[in-house]
Amino acid sequence: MEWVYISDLHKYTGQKVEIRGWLYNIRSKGKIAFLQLRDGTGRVQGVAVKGECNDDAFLKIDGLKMEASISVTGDVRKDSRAPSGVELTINDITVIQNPEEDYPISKKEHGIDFLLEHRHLWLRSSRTEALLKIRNQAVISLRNFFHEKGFILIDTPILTGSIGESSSTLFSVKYFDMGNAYLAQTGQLYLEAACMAFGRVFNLGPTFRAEKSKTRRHLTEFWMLEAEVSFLENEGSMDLQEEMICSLVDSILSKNEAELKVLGRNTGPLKKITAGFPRIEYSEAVKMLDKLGKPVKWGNDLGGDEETILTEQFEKPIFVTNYPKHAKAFYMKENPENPETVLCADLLAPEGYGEIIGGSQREDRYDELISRIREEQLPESAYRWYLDLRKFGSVPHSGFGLGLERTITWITGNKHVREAIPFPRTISRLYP
RNA sequence: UCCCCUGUAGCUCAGCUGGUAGAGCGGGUGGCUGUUAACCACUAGGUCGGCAGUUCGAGUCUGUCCGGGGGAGCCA
Repeated sequence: MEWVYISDLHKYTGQKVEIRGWLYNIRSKGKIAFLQLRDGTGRVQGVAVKGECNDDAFLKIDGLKMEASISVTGDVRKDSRAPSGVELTINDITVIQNPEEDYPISKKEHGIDFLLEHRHLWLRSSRTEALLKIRNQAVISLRNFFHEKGFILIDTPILTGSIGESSSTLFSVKYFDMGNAYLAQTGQLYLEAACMAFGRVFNLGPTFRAEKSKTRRHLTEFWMLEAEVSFLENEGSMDLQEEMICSLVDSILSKNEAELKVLGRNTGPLKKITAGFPRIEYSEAVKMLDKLGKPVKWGNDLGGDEETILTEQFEKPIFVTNYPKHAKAFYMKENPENPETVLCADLLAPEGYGEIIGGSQREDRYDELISRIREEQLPESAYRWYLDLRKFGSVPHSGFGLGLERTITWITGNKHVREAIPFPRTISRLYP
């Protein structure tokens, strides 16, 4: 008997096969029982009819608990009543392990605390499966995008000295007899070093922020895709980001139709994500917000509410550029046309999802950079190597970081970033 | 750190101006040959987050502590 995956079942209609998987629901009508099976590749209904199915097997069905692991043999059959188009007429059932306890996750709704406490089991649900399969595709798509363009993957360290964006809080760990090391909150500075060696580089890895943020947009551990390109100015960086986002959305739309359907995502807005994202200067955005009845004092950063109002004016993601210098990180290059601002761009996703990318042209002049480091009272010695990059063949360069979970949350139309990562880490959760 | 919401059965929740607890799902038993979160009948299951207070009487009001959620700040 050939063991096949559920996703391949349609190739075996009219044949007898074996399926190995888990029982996620049973509906029994006495002399006929419907077994809902999943194996990670898909879901299918097995139909066991008394008399047609092996008698011993039919008797076993009654004792099966939710999420029992079983192997089932039967005939693959086309059936218009089945959501996937095929069903399995069951001949025999082998029980691999039948739970003694009731499965904690029921078919009805659960609260988020309960679900997160059972994340190790929640992974099995169809929603989580869809979300994480989209995440998988997103990572493949992003990596392909950069590889096809000739970017070099540079994995940046996770254990670092005290370096990064000073404003955020760092997680610290004891590092032998060298005092504290910190979990990276960005790989950017290392990518800047790498782009002076390789020209165009990127990374994709975990980053850590010990911010006490409790919102639908924050995790303490999240994955970020960062890219850094030498001889690229801010405008060119936005071109690159735009192309990347369009390619990403395209790939999800074409490869994950089934998953988007499971999630109930209206794909209409996603289909409008094509090149030509509006680029709005910060000062212009402040004027727009004034007209829209949400005045912001020039110089203040834009908050979540402001971002939402701005994005609602457009169907595509928008870049908000050239923020006031003091609202942004020390490494951003001063805008030669207005020294009060820096050459940067945040990409705000539509439909109220807000910031998914933060990017900028980097300060490439030694004197300017060191004075910014001193202004911010950063530990100068930790930045010695970073300053070296401005001493030995400094060139204009730009880069950006894309929040993977935020991007997936937007594309899937989900409400919270914590479902876009297999095991979310939040301010109040380290288990499972 | 601050603001708002919340904690009642295994789960999701209801419980009005205070009068000592209820539903659906899940569990158990029985029924059903096409179910799609199946359905029908019966059934078991609770120190109402902890502590203190007001009151004849507290799930309900007050204080406090603890847990959880959302948001601000900060950021992707």
